[in-house]
Amino acid sequence: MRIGELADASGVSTRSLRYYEEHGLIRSERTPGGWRDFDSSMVERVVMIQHLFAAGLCSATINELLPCLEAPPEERTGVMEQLLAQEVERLEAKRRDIDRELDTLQALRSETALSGEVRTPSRRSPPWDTTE
Amino acid sequence: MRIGELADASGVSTRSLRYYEEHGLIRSERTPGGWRDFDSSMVERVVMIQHLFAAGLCSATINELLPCLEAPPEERTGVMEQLLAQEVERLEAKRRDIDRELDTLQALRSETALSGEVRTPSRRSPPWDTTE
DNA sequence: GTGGAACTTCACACCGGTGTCAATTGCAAG
DNA sequence: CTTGCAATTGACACCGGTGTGAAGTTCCAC
Repeated sequence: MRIGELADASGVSTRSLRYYEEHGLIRSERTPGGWRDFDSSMVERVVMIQHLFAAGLCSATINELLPCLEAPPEERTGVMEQLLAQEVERLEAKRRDIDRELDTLQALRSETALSGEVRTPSRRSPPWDTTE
Repeated sequence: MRIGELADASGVSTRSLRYYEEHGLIRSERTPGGWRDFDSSMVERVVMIQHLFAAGLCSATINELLPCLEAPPEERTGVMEQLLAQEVERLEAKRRDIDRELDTLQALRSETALSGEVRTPSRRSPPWDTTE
C-alpha cells in the first residue's frame, strides 16, 4: 500500500509516517518509481506507535520497544519489562513534579490570602523547596 | 544594582534576567551609559519568578500574576484566585494525562505478558481509549 | 499523450526558557 | 593612555513531533 493509503487507514499524517520511517519505526519497500510500498500489517503497527507516542514515549524508546513487541514471548519479557518499568518510573517522577508544582501554587494561594508580605517569600520557611 | 550583581544575588543567569525584562517580568532603570540598573528589591522578585517558572507557569501567566502579588490584598483576591485556580486545573489535567499514560503502559505490559498477539492490539477492546 | 493527483526530497516553522557566541561599548584600575 | 572585565544587543541552537510549502517526479485515467 502507498503512503496515502496507510495514512488514511491509520489516521496518521503522511508527514508523520515519513518521520517514523526516517527514525526506523517502520519500514517500506520501494516501487521502481521510488514510491513507498508498505505492507498492510503496518496499519496496526502505526496505530500502536501512535498509542505509544500518546503515552508520552519518545521515538527512541518506541524504537527499543517495538522489536520486543514483535519478538516471541519468551525472549521479550526481560528487556521489555525493564523498558516499561523505566517508562513508568519516568512518568511517576513527572507526576511527582506536578504534585510539587501544585503544592507550590496552593502554598502561594494560601500564603497571599493571609498576609500582605508577598514580596518577601524567602523570609519565612519557603514552600518552594522543590530542589529542582 | 547591575545585572551581574542581581544574577549573583538571585542565582539566575544574566541571560534569563534580560529575558525576564524583555517579557515585562522585571523592570530596570538605565545608567547614562546604557547599563541596566536594578532596584535591590528585584532580588526577591526574581526569586519569586524563578519559583513560578519552576511551578510550570509560563511567562505570560507569571506576567498576569505578578501585578496581583504586588497589589494591596483587597484588590488581588479576585483575579489572582482565578489565575491560580486556572493553573491548578491545568496541572491537574496534566496529571490526569500522565495517569492515563501510565494506564496505557500498564495495559501494554499486562497484555503482552499474557499473549503473543501483540501485533493486533486494536482487535480486542483497546486500552488506549485515551481520546487525546 | 496529457492533466492532475499522489508522491518524492528538502527545508523551515513552531514552542519557550536558556546557553552561548560575536561584535561593540562602558567603566574602573594600573 | 592601555588593559581587561562587565554589559550591551542580536542572533542562532536546542528539543521533538508535526504542519506546511516548494520544486520536481511518477502514476493512472481519460
